[in-house]
Amino acid sequence: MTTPPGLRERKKQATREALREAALRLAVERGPDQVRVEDIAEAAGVSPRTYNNYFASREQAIVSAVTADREARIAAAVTARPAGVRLTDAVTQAVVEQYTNTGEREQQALLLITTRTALRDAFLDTTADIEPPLTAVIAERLGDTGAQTARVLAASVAAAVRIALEGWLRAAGNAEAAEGFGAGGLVVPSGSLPDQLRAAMAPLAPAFDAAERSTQP
Amino acid sequence: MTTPPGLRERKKQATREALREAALRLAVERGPDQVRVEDIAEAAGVSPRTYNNYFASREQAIVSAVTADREARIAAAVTARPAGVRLTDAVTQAVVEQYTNTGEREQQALLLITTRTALRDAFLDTTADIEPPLTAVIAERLGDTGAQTARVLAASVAAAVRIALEGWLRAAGNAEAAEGFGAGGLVVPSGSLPDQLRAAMAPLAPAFDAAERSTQP
DNA sequence: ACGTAAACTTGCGTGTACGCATTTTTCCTG
DNA sequence: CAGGAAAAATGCGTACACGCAAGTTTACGT
Repeated sequence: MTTPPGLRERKKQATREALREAALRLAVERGPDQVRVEDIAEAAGVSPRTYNNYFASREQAIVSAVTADREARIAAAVTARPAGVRLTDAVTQAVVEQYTNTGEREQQALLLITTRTALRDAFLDTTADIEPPLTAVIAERLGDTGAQTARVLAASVAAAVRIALEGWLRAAGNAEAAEGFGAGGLVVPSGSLPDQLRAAMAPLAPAFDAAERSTQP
Repeated sequence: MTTPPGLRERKKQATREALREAALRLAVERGPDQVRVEDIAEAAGVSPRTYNNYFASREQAIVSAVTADREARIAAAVTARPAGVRLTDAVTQAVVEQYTNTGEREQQALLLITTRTALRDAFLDTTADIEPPLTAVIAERLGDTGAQTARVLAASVAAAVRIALEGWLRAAGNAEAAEGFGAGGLVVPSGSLPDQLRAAMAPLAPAFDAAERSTQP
């Protein structure tokens, strides 16, 4: 199915990885605001023009060092679940798993991201990337008649994940708001990231169940 | 509740409207690619710097001439439905209504938008704008305990609308694909805009019903 | 009515985004 | 193993995005 990637593709990925690496390292070293595209390009050994062939903005390179190939991993995690589990659970578990199994280095980068609005926005934008692969795996479970449904559900998941991350970033950003109110805690979860993700996914469960039911009566 | 808007606010809206108008007119006159921000600003009687205080990109001004205050109209249309109807139906009807009740001028602008990828993207991006007002009206119907659910549902609606518009734009863009296949029509609706919107909203109905049910047993 | 604070506009400077044309590298086929 | 096609990198030029520091207008309290 997949021919071993040629030198062309490997070099491309190497360049992308070098840009990621350079962007994150420089951002950590001197602070996110003291890094220009020109610096990143130079550190990665390419021209600034080439940088923009890989990343559309300065922030994307930094953020992509954290997100890497999260989309593919989420899709793989969904298909890895046994066929018996509810689709809703499979997707939720896969999302939680891939957003929390984070390494040392990624944790540090996340902390950096929370400090700048532009970086937070770029990070939140990456949630949209999970939509295409999710659409594919959901469509596979729903059969060909549910293609449109799969697209809508995948997009809804991406939206739910974004909302969860927003809430989590907000809580992480200003930790003083945690004690601001007294008993309003019922409204907003504001808990850990896995909790936020599960809470955001929950409202979509009935839609998943209905879609799954309509294919296997 | 609302104090009559002062001179300040009225002038602001006038400037915004002038920029919209100028952007659309110039785009129609000379073609979308032959219009620079400087031209739009000049035609509207402001500096280019001021233009960017209102619109973040060149395309936004053109697109906003079509979308205007669609977000507010959709939210109002939802609350205008009698309290008896299902929330899902209220939202769907409101969305369909506001995206199809289009005037002469807007129709022409839409045609223009379909001709350029950058404009189509900017147009699709505007679907995200309906999310905050939709969140508010849905939250009102669900009560205070469903705040998070309201956010997820509103975001899902925005995503569904975006998918519907993508499908419609694709169909409108290359009309030759309509006869490309024979009986594959079961998979992709590819019909009129109202049909696309209703089809995209349908998978979310169970989620809306469940949310509504959990508040009024 | 006046003065002050807040909001808006503007000019300027820097950094980024991207189209186009050219050069370099990789790939494939005879 | 050539040699040409395809893809990528690069240089260059232009236009856009935006922070900052004025200057200008509106709003509001005394």
